[in-house]
Amino acid sequence: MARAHGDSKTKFLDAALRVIRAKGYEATTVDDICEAAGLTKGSFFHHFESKEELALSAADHFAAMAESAFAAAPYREAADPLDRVLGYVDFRASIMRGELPDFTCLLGMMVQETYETHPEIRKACDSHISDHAKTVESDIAEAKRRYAPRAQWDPGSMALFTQAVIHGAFILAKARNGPEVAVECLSHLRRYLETQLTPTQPKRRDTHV
Amino acid sequence: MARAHGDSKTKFLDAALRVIRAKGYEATTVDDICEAAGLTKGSFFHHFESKEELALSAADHFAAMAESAFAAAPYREAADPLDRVLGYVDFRASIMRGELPDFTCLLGMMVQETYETHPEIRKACDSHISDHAKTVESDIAEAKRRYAPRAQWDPGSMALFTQAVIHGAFILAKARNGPEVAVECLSHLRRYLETQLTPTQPKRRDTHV
DNA sequence: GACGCCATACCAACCAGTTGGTATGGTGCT
DNA sequence: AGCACCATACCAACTGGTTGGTATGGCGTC
Repeated sequence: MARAHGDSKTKFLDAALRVIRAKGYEATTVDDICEAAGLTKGSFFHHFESKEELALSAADHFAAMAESAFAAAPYREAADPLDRVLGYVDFRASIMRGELPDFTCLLGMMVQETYETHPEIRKACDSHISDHAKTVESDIAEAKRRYAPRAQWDPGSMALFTQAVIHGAFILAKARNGPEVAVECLSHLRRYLETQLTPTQPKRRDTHV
Repeated sequence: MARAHGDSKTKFLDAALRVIRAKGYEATTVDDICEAAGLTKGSFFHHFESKEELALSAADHFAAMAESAFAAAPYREAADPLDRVLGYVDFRASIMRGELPDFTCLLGMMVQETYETHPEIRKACDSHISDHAKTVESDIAEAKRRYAPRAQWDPGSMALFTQAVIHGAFILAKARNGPEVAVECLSHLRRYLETQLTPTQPKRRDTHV
């Protein structure tokens, strides 16, 4: 715990989040991350035994940051589970601001690049994405029980669908080089969730994003 | 036109499709592509002036292959535009078989990796994705005119949403290392399109995928 | 004075791209 | 027809710079 300056391992991890989300995993060099962290290679390989281990740690770090961000978001306090489901979508849309690397998903990005070449990274991304989907699933399941108990679809499948839309929206945003199209995609997702969770009258609540 | 053997430029492009979809753009080396094509580096740089130019040509090649595949698909012949819209989704689900690199999208993969680092590639992917969305949009617009003229959403936005779902489904499939979850996502997309394009009774046609 | 932390200097492997050359076949002239 | 000429297509070997990773040593703290 010497050298006082706030944990340099965390500096590496924060740097990794920024740089990898901008350039992708393969294109980011260890030197890039060292420079972004303001440290040197010697320090890097003191904390991580390889670039791949950094990727695994960065995935954990990203998932932990995300988890606490969602746990602290205001929509979490809604009593009605449907409000939490729609609040989640609105919240995700609301954070789509500023530069793309600041709000896109490290996990989706890395798994795309590494699913065939780095099985460990693939597994880490998979489990973090699945864990996040599970938290969405529980609200969806509760809302379904209350508002659409006879609907044909499975809450787990619906939760994964929300993640597909979000990751796909990020890809379109990157192609377009701006977040607007992603926000639009989420408004379609919101409409789908509304119609599926209020069986007969899809007018029940406000529709803005 | 010497050396008879069927166009080696095409061999390079076909090899690029396979290899890049498996390993990603940055992780694939020029040597990888040469080996997959059964040719040498000298030949490679005779046909392409750089790795980036190959990426641009590969994007064109991929888009051209896709365009002809969709143009020849049976659903294209349906008279009812809604049948063409749902047929498109079903067709996309039906080709999600075999190895992931064989049916996932080169454009979505490359744009994710290169959107910040290679603007030319980003633009190429963007325009090809947008072109494909346009073809979907025209069927959606026609179906909307016929079945849901008063719906609030815009056909262009809906078409982009279909692409977001598809690209997002590919990411989940890569994370899970299997296409099943992607097929499930498309069944949600199908349901959404059905409900949005048959305003009052969403029972009108069969729902299987 | 030992240990955690970090920097400098370094290396072998690998990468995109180059070089200098050979094989092939078409074209135009005689 | 035969031949000189030349563009296209291809190849094996090489190059200069970069990459992930290492070796070593200094500095501060207990």
